[in-house]
Amino acid sequence: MFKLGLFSVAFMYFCRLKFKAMLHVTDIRDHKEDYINALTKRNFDATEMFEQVLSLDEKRRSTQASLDNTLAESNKLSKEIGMLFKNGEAQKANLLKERTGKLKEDSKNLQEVLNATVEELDQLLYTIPNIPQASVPAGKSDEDNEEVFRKGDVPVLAEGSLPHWELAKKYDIIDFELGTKVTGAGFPIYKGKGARLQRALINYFLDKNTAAGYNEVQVPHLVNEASGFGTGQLPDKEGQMYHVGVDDLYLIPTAEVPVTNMFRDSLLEEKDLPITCTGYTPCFRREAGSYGAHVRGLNRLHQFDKVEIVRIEKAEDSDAALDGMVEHVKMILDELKLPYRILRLCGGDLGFTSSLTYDFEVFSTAQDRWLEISSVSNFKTFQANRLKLRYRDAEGNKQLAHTLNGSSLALPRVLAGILENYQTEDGITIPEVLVPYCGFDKI
RNA sequence: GGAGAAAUGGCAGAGUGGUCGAAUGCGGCGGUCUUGAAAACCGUUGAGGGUCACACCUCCGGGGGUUCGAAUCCCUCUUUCUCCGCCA
Repeated sequence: MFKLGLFSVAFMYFCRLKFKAMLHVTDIRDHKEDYINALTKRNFDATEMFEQVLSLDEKRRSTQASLDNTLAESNKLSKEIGMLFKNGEAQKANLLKERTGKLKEDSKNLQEVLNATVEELDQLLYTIPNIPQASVPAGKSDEDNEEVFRKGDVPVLAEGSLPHWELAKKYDIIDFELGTKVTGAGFPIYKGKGARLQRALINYFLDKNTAAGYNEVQVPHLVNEASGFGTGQLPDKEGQMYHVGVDDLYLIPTAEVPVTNMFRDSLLEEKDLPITCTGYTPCFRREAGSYGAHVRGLNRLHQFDKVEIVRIEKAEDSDAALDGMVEHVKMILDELKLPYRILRLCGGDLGFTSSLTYDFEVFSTAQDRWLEISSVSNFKTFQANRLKLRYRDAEGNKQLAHTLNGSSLALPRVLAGILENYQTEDGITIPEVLVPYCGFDKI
């Protein structure tokens, strides 16, 4: 009951803001067959939905036309009435007034039909995910992701090597129990050199990003409802975000939300593009329903730190921009000398709003598994459409910008990777590039 | 938290019931003049929907109401500013 109410309130808000749903109707009309084919890679059959979208759009346009005509007539009459009163012909004017009554009723009815149609159309569009790009492999789950790059061999650690949560305890650098006492599970407390290493990583990442031309920003850690909708966290993933009820604000699950929403509802000039930002924020995720060994230690937390990169690009530049972001993250991981691989996500594993995503995974030697540390995506116009983020191109035409983002990087698993892969019998070695940031070279 | 004022086009700023999508200035764009530039002068310049293109419709912070007709009147919400209080 409560949940339903919240959802519908949220949905109404969504409609009121006139955010257009994600895919563009004209694009669906123009590329119907291609889109249907591409979506099969997600195991998503859009055939019927598209038919419905197009017929609803048809209905929307014809209703709008009737409404416009009714309003036009009513506007005309009002002007005539105005003139008549001015000329002192009150009687004639009153005669005309009678005719406006019916028009008023008509337009009210048409407006209702129109609203209902638009709402239905938006709601439908909202359930259709982004179109995967040509290079996205078909597939059902993460097992079908395509490994496109691997750095180095998977290291073999010496006998008696420990997983990071035991190292954390041994050297007293992360206290999970204490965090549980203060807040709850999934809110670790970093101590001493652990805290210092964490801060070093943040600074190191930000420095790398700004050196690559990204503009550093510090953004709010709470956002309003409109922002949640803008980047697509609301309403469907509402359960993933912490909600501060009294003030109706949400704790951000990623810096992407505040950073991208800075550009909501804006019309940029072509010369302003690309816009590139980087920002450090803590991230808050409820992640209900997780359990078992996979959530041990730093593997999955309710609060973690992340440095994000965001780009807003011209349509024709976004593919190259995504490649550039991948190269950038690679460079950082190379410097950290961590074993990692890059996956091109298959249709089944691709996020709802993404058209192409590369995941970076670092190898957790002690756990003998790969941990996701970065996800770099091109959303094409999918987010921009609902953000109303456009730019004026060289010909003066307004078009939707392309948005991209990626982590560079997510802290906890990088930290886990460092602890596990850099452990030695007499302590944990600090990666060389981090030593100046830490002020020590061993834990 | 208390009291007051305000919200109009990229910006500044008029407009208090009827050809107002909105004067004027600045800025932007195009042109004349100039070797070039500046100045001056002329023209042009909001967004969304709709159309082959027009027509036409919508938008003056958001929502609702009064009226034949609302930027203009009423209700409500939000935001900003000023003063007071509190505060890292």
